[in-house]
Amino acid sequence: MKALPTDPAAVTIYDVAARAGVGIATVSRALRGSAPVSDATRAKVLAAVAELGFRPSHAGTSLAARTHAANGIVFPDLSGPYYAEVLLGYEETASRLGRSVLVLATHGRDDPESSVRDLARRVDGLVLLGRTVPDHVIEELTAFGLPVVVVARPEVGAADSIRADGLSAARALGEHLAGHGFRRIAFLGSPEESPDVAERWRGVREGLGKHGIEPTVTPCLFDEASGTRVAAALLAGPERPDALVCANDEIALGAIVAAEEVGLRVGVDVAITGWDDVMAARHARPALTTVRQPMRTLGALAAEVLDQRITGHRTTPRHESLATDLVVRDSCGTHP
Amino acid sequence: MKALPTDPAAVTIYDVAARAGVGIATVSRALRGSAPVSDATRAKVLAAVAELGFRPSHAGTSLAARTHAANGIVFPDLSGPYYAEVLLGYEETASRLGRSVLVLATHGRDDPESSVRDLARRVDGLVLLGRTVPDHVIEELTAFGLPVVVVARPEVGAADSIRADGLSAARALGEHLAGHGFRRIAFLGSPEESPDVAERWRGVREGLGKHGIEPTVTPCLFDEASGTRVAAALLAGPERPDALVCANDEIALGAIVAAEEVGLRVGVDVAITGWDDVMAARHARPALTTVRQPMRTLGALAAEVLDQRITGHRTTPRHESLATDLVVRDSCGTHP
DNA sequence: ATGAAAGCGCTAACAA
DNA sequence: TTGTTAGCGCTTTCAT
Repeated sequence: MKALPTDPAAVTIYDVAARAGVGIATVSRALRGSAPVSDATRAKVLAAVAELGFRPSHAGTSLAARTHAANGIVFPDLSGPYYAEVLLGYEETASRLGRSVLVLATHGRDDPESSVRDLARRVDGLVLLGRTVPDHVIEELTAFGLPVVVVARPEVGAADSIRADGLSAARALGEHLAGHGFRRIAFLGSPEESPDVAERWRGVREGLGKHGIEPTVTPCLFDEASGTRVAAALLAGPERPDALVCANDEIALGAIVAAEEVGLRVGVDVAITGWDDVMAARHARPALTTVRQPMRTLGALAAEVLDQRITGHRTTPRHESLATDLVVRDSCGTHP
Repeated sequence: MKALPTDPAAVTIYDVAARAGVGIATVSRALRGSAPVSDATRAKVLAAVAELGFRPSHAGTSLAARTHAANGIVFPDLSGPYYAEVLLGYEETASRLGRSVLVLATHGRDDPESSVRDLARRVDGLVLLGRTVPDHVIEELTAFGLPVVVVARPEVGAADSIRADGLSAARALGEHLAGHGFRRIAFLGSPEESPDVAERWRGVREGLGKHGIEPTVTPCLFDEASGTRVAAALLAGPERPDALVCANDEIALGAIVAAEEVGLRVGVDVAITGWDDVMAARHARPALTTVRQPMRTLGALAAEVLDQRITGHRTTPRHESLATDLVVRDSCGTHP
């Protein structure tokens, strides 16, 4: 069946050229502004484009111009409020810069490396969040000239990097707890599994160290159920901690549940803190003391930094660290 | 500069063919399985592919095969936990089906229609969430043969549709409140602005109607600040409502704040309910009575339904409605 | 300023 | 079973 002439997908640059009575090269020039075109000709071309409802084929453009007009972003996982905010900032800025956004979540995927490599073939640049692929893959990608920005992950190869500075907030949190008289501090999280957590753990330890306190660390996954389980074990143990410093808000919210179950008053009998300031942190009772990260800005900045590389406006690596804020609420209320 | 032979982006099907000592068509056949190839030849080709690190150019494939191997998804907005979950389910299923995912957020965009039309040129199918573009755009898109699935939006044109059935849950909610003795019910939300809200409003009214109760409705935006503001006005008014039925959880959480500010006990002096069951609903105190939607399933189903159309496995429209669950918690606790 | 024509990397007839 | 070749729709020299 022949496509209807009104089907925009069937209108090619040849149709426009014929209609305007010019060559296809002129249509291309008039549309992209890549070379001078007389005003009269341009007007004819634009008229034809409008009449025919012409929109350039993306594949054709991409093949000829060797560009994709698209950015990728790779998440370890898409659940939770954290990543949605990053994506929001990223998409907003990327599309303002004229680039489409392809998303990929590696979580639960059989072969993340291959997926990322495939994605790399259809974008002009890539943003990688956290621990999504091994370093050598990133080095490979950048070595072949693909612009890559890593977010919330240590610098690697020639890739740009953007992170939230958790160290100072973690130190402040440690000092705050020590200043309020908490002494037996337990950190819930797995520093060896994530550089982010490692940084938080280090900062908290340093902050407490100034007051001569040595916290303990207990491995914990990044979810509520794990938080409840680990906290319950800790609170039932021999040396009951008087403060639980959790690697993120989900763990902390789970810990609150555990504390309530054994009849402890959060903020009075035991302090509990989180990290991220998700919506639930504000609405929990007692409200959760936590650390706010500029997630949307993180995403937006990633899009900007990537664009500079893609357009060639910058060739030297850029490494940014954004400030975070300690948000003190009731869950770490004064010690009895 | 000549690209290094090790740069995978520079390896074409010609290089592979030369290396394997076969024609490019044979390489294509061996890789796609589109036609029989002898085992010996296939082995040679695969060896060459591995040695050269060949990966087909997406643009080339796309242009020649007239396919994109990509799906689009258009959100009104990406903030809030709701959309992240839908996207998660969508991405997971789409990529399992071998399709990349392009995201577009129309919120705060100057020209959503044009953005969606552009997106439509680089995907094989599109999922549209809620009120992102006018009906006529969808009709146009489907008329030209582009598979479209609308989610959380009334059926339109030839597009498939997927929704969560809010009506029965809303009725149940209305009956539940009436059964617990609440009489002066205020609905917070704007039915005329969203079909979803209209459905919830209708269901609540029907549920209450069975008990001879006529609720009021007050327009309200979908965010916490608006919820607080509108609820504060309502609670300070002459005929103070004894139950606030909110169009979503954000509004409800904002309303809880307003109630606390004027010294009302939520769940005792005033019932408050939400919609969506976001994480914060569970952790709020009192915990929020709300309605849970299968958001992840919504996204996954959208990907599946879309794929059926794209692959041509189905040509007749499909309209799905997923069940929702009323989740009763303490915020609507028994009336005094 | 403009047109003709040569690719971009791939798929799919068409031959052999 | 395989190779040859003609496009797919566009950008970009190269002439004019």
